[in-house]
Amino acid sequence: MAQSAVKPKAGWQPVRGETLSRRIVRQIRAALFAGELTPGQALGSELQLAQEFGVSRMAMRDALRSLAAAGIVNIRVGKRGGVFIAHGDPERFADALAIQLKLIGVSVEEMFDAQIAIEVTATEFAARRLASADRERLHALLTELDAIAASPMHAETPLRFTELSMRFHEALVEASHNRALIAQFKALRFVLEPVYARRTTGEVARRVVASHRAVLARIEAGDAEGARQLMHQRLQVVRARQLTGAVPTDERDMA
Amino acid sequence: MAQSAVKPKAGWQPVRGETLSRRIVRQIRAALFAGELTPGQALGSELQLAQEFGVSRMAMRDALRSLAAAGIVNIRVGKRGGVFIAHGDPERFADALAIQLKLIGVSVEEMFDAQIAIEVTATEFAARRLASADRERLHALLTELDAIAASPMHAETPLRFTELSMRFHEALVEASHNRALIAQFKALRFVLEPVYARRTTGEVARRVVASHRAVLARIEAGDAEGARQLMHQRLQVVRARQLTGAVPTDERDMA
DNA sequence: TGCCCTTAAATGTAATACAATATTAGATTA
DNA sequence: TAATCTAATATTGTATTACATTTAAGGGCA
Repeated sequence: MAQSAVKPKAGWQPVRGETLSRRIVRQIRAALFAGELTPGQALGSELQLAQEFGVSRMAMRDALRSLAAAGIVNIRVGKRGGVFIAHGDPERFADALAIQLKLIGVSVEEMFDAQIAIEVTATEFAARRLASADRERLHALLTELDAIAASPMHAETPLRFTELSMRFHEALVEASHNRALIAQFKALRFVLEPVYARRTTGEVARRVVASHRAVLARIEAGDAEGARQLMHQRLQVVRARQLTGAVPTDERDMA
Repeated sequence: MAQSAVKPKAGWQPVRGETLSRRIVRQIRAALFAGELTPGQALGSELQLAQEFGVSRMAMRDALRSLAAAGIVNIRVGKRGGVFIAHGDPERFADALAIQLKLIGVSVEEMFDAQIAIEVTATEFAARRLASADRERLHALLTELDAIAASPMHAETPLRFTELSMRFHEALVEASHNRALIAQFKALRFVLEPVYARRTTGEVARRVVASHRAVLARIEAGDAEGARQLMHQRLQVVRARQLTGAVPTDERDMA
């Protein structure tokens, strides 16, 4: 056997039992969580790694496919190619959530409530930590939204408006400067946007813009608690409207 | 070539260009999101699928490794083995988040704030939807925690207490009956538990138990807003103590 | 200097063979 | 008859070899 002639170069343990690829995956995962691997770091080529682990190129490939799918490594082809520890990518995580939500069969209602959890807290943090770049970005999006809401509706207007509105929400969450919240919101957005895209009429659009503006005003005023409560109210109204088509009378037109 | 002699059985498209495995992955992902695949469904064996897609067993394996790592399929060995659409699994998703948080390098402070977002909202929902099974489970955990807090400290007591306390938090989130929140909390717990395990002394333990009891009392009373606010306060105190070792004087001993 | 061509290093794909594993069904035994 | 061992079989796991494809680096030439 070719690989038995080669001594392990790095500190990897030769594997046996279970399946080889799973053991390799576990070792590399463990090394990641132990802080022994940093994003961008090169691990070598398939063949090198296979020799270091003492397995065939096949088994190593299996392991690398799993690690790549989990977003732990990138694999590059060609000269200077090989295996590299990946950089973080919220999109990939959003993907994982979308898959699980689909397989578990989570309801739209549950998604809305999760959105409320993330976004209400993010709003509170945004009010405390708003940077000037955030403020500019949010105002720019608001201006764009205003223009769409004021102009006559075309066929593709609802889609465009929803997409822009979700970007406003996302910008707001980004203004919280909390990457854990940002990652989780991106995951939710991936699943929520198609739902929101349905019910956007001209009147709804104008109401949404007014709502966004009111929330932003309180954030800029540094009124964390007020911004939080307002966002909470607004999202519950939206949730109710999306789920039942109706709006609780005591919460109507709060913003 | 062996595979060109076989006609595609299902509606899969023969692949070409990009990489074969990636195209296969995309087709199966798309089929999942289009609702054409249901959990538990059998897709056939590696060889069958390879023939249906018109590729070698290798390429099919690459694709299946990726799909398995993404949690979309399970692969079983032996007679009656093969490829099956997986059932949802929050743990797998928690894993994905943990990996991304590690790669992105999210700070402990960000993690705490994300925990606050999820758990505060979950507490509110729990107060509205508490089932008797939830109540019993929470009380059982509380009793166990009480016993540990009252007894003298051993070397392994802090670990045990932290683990149990996190299970209380998790049970509380589960009482919200929102699977999106549950999945996200499990992801956070995976990363947070090691952090909490450090600073647990006897005095802290007794304070934590009292805090848990107070929150649970308001949940059982159906006081959603009160429970939410109390949980918010408590978590901010915990956050401050974990991050700085100190506690803001105006929030000390609130519960 | 700037472009193109060659070369080399790496993954992607294929085909084959055998090992390990798990299920099924049949034979054997109490 | 019922339980248990055993052999056959189907499927993934692993290994090996070979070639195709992709990508970057370097050298030659205008």
